[in-house]
Amino acid sequence: MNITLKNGDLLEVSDGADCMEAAKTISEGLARNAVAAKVNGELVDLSAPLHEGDSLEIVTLKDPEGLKVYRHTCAHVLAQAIKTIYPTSKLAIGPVIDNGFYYDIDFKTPITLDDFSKIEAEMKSIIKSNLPIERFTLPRNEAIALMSKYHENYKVELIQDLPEGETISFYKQGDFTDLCRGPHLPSTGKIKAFKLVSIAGAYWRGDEKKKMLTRIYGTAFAKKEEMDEYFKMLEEAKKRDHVKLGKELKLFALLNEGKGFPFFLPNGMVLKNTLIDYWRQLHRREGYVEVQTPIIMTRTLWENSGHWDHYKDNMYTTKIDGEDCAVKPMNCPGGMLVYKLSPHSYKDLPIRMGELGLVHRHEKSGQLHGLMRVRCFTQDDAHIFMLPEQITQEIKGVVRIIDEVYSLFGFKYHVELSTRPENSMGSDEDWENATNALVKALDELGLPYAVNEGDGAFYGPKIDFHLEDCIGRTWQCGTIQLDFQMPQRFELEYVGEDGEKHRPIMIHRVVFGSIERFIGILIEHYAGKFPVWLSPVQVKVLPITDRASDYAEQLVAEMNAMGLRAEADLRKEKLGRKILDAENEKVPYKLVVGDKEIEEGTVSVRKRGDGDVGSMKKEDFFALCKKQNDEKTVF
RNA sequence: GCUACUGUGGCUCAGUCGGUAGAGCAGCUGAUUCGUAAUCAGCAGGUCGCCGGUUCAAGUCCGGCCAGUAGCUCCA
Repeated sequence: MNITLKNGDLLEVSDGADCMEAAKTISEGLARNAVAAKVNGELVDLSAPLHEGDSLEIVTLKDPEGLKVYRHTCAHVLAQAIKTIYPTSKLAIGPVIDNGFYYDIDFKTPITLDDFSKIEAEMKSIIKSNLPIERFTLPRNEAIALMSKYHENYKVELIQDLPEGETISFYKQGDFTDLCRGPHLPSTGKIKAFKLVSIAGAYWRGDEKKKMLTRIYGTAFAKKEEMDEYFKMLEEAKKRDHVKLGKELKLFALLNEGKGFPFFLPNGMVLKNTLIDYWRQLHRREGYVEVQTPIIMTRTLWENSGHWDHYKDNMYTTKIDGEDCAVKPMNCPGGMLVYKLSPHSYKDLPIRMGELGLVHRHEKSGQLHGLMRVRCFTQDDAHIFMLPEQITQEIKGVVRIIDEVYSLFGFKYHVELSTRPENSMGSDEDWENATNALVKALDELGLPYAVNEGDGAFYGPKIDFHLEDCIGRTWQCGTIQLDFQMPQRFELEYVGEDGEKHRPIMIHRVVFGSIERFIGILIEHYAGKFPVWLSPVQVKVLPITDRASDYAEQLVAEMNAMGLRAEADLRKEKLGRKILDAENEKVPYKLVVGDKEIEEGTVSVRKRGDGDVGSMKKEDFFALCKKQNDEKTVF
């Protein structure tokens, strides 16, 4: 019979042949490297049968999908090893993730990292036995019976939740059988390099109220060298960890005395203030005004906004003169009050009202993480009040700003649309209108996005912008939230062309998101080597002997007068030491000055990363540095 | 909050079988004025995260708490 290959060629195979035989017909080499196949676009086992006219693609370890199959089989090997060593343990789920796989297991007595070597040894022996992996399917009741027989109650629950009529497939290797959609490798011997990585707790079905299982993370690669490479890369990434660099570069401190409340040190404040200056400049250009609303406001306000009902667990409360108050976890209610202060005409809209608001949220202790997740942070917030017909235009405007800012830093980002959560307020109609408005703006911009069902704010759906940290975790930074609720609750109004009162539409939006988090991402992104405009110290002047101290101080004074950040290292140390220290501080420019430079009015320039780049007239260097500072170029 | 791991001078780390704490860097003092990635010498600095228990004796063993890290849940 004939089947079509991916490249369009026809391949003739015997009747009843499977994918593996087809692979062998193409080439022995391909068959050896094959891990799965795609028949008519569907990923299947190599043992899957072929039919006249099928289109076929052989999947190898070089394909991302092939690597996933490989890792999935490795997860099964892990499960088999666990069941061999701990027969009373119960299996939950074992999927493939970005850099490996995990398996959630309910152990009778919890295991620890020390048990890994034992488990890995058992896995190796399973791999060495090269057990063939066979797929079979069962009708629902027999599938349940089989898993019940093995006392796998989590599997039984999974099967019960599968839709009626779905084929229930199992994979068997040796005497181990697991419920699985597949596909899998033809045999366990194909696995060449794997490692168990870590152990963590994970709730059954991701539900905090359900039992916590033990999750074992592992990874697997086609070759040992690739795996070594991966772990080396992780080690490198750890060197850019923002908590580590924040300490080394004296940017911020995290102290026991303020759990989740970071201390900003002088260098960190330069970074923060520089970002804020840039933000103000940008928003002035974009037609924003700026306000500041109080940090503590009365309970009645928070009841009115809905936060008291929907967000109280995350709020810090206090009493002032006997009256209940709360520290703001969000800026919006304050913004609403500012809007209400005076009557508005349709001619005034849109009003773009920015606020660098310091908010406090009581996050669960286990979730705090450096500057990325704190209990007190500055949001570069803004509320835009507008006419219904301005929605798309305004959302597009915000997306443009976010893109401009992220591009300046060279960030790649991805966009998600988050829809109505369970604990939310407002009518179905409002939610639908709001969600549609966001979708329309995204579609008109042609911006690709993923949908995050049920992840919206309690008052409205949102568009989220996510940035990556150094080990690939993503953090939400920018967000645009459409809100029909606050304007209603606060009875916001404007007078329309018709002389009648109307309700404005409002969006909340942030660009950096949290300035603290954004700084965390920036530190990792640049590995502490900030561009000139962000560097806490931009230029360090290094006099060779103390005969050059006066000249060094004069240079510093001149640069500081130009709005640059310069310092002189007047210590009685040798030049090499001063260079080393300045390099460790990741200062972009070092100016070496001695008798020669004093006489000529020059500076000998060292550029971070490039070493000595020769000498130049001091005025020329000032101009260069000033230009890089003002234009926010990378160097 | 949950699971696992970690917690020794400002920083990075050593500390064996339980016997009463050690190094490098940073700091201070003195000397050195030395042209492109660590000058030399000396001094000082620690209730070993906190509390309790076992023991003749605890940094080391046990329990509780606090903080951090990885993940879960939650979220900017």
